[in-house]
Amino acid sequence: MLTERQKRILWAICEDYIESAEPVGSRSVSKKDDVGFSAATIRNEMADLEEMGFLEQPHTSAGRIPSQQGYRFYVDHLLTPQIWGDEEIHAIHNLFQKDTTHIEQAIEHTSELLSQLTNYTSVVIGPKLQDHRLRHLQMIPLTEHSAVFIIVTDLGHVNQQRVLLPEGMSISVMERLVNLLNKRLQGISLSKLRLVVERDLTDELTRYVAEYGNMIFLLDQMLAPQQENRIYTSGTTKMLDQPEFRDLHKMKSLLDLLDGKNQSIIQLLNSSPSSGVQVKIGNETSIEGANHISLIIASFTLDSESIGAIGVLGPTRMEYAKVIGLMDIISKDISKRLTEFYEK
Amino acid sequence: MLTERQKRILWAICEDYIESAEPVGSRSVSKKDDVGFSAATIRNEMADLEEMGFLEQPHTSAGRIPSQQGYRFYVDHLLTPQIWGDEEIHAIHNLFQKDTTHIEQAIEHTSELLSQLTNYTSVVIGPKLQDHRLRHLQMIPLTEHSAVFIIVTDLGHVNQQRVLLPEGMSISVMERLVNLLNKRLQGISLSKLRLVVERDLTDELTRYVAEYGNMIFLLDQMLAPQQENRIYTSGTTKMLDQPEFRDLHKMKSLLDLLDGKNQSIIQLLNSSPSSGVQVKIGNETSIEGANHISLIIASFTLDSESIGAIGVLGPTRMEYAKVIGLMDIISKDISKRLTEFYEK
DNA sequence: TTTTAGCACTCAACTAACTAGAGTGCTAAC
DNA sequence: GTTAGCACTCTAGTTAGTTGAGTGCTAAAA
Repeated sequence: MLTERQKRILWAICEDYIESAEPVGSRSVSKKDDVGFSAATIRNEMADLEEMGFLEQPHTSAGRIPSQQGYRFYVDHLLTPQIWGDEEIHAIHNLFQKDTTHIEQAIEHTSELLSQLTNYTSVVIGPKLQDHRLRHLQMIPLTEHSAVFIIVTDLGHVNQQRVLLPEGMSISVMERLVNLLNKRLQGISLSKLRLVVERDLTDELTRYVAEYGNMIFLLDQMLAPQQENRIYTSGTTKMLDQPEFRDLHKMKSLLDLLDGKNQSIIQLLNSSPSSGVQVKIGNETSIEGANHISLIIASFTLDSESIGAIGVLGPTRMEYAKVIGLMDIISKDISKRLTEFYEK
Repeated sequence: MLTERQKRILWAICEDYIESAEPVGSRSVSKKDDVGFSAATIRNEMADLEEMGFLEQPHTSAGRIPSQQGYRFYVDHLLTPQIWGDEEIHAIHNLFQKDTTHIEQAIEHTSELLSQLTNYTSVVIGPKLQDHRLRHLQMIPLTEHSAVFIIVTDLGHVNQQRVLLPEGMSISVMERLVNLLNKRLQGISLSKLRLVVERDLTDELTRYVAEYGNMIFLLDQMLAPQQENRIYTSGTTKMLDQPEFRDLHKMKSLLDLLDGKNQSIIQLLNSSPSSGVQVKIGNETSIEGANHISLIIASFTLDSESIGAIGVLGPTRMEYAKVIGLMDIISKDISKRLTEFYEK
């Protein structure tokens, strides 16, 4: 266990390094108001802290920087989340404006605001379509051979699907099919639609529609796996301002990470606990080669069920106190607004 | 006008520089098979070409590199577009697979393929929703106070709009309203919907709906300006491989350009002529600070009307011959497939 | 026993001087 | 008109030297 003095020193080093990005020497620690000891004393303590794994030395004659373990301790026990002012809270309240008609829009704004206020890269993942429940099905013929098939969910999301019509199936038969599905599939989550049809409705359907093959052909198209939930990124270039990403190679792997194809960030966001702010430091993110990256995540909820997450990506040397404070406010506020939005 | 020999020299310098990214000296030009003159002769010609503005010298004792004007001449008169092999053409044909249900999907794949085959960053802009024509309107109540309003267009695109229902307006009235709009607005382009309602339907509508204020409130929400057409970017990180973007500052402004908020690329894509491949070099892009960037664009069409564009972004020193050849094939192929797709 | 002052030592980062080499422009010969 | 030869220019890379921030250790002070 660390002594009070060691904690204070570790805290001072973290704060200093986070601000300056330069290894912190014993002298500058001892000059801090809160730490009333000489540089020599600090040096001894620093040597101990290094031995315990909380600090690192880039090279012999440099100052110390916090190790991953050091940041962990700082985040868990030493920092006090920043309290944000009225102005920022006001901006957050405005995310859901009166005329917000798509949640996607609000989510995108959230991402932008998050990046703007923190000066880091933000990542936001929206409600998972698969978990929505079916509200309404509709088929709208387009040409002789194609139609648009629309799925409206309980949360007001609309999913479109273009389908090819099987040869020789009359419009009226298809309409009957859709009507039946509409009656029987109400309230089923989208991910289970296909399953329920297969399990419970096959008999009934074959009674309506003679050509079984054609019907399956149509159903498969209509209820095809919906697109994955989109990820919103903002402020990608902010990373370039961080001295640790001056290196082109690191920069490139970071950009690749954000390029969308990579699923690891999405997985991390999806795995965030439904309440509170979670901090993943360095390889805790379990992203390969992400030793210099930290990710701070928080969920937002609807009826206390987690339906999405916001995240801020920065160097391990990021301003945890500031970001954690902000994420706490934002995630709670979004949850509140979402509930209002859907209750209206 | 340039002599044949000068053209051959300019050509050689362009090809060499595009491949090596190093200023080209007189010796390496004279060693090329096609150019049978000594280094000294080449030097004289190079001095002339520089005076005419086709070449530049980074510093006194370096070789020459093509100027913007030089590239322009190279693109317009010297290069021969690369003929692509069966393998690539096959990949292009596969962009529209049998199970393609969203055009967006095909567009995204196009963008990815373009970037993969060229090793540059690709930008693709899809059909402008505003130009689609109305096919079908539908209103689906969600809660007591809100509904989802769906617009289906002639190209099978579905647009959703969440609307707040005005207090005290009965569902049946609203249904009548929607029915009327459905009859009267068929075939009108989305951008003109609101206008047409105001101009031609106000009288008729007031006869149906007593509360004029509430109706306007509803209409404004339903026919609100649709979202801008999305831009698809692929291979952003490919730019990092180009030596001219080693510089962090240039890199940052480039990434900001691609970040989506910036409209200049969209404008350029929208302004591309409906047939043929167009090359914008350096400040011809009229993007501020884009002296080292070139953009190659081509439209794709539906019924010989331009409905979108593909673009490849690279350094001015990009492989024009390769990219131009590819874009020509792809844009034509997409147009063909799109027509097939919508005729089905 | 704990803390501090002093001092020798280390090492990255910067600077200046030097070198190598690629390429030029000019001149004179072919 | 073309080419060989040569002096000149300028960048990039290397080496050696200097500076300064910071450390670890020791011995004295509290």
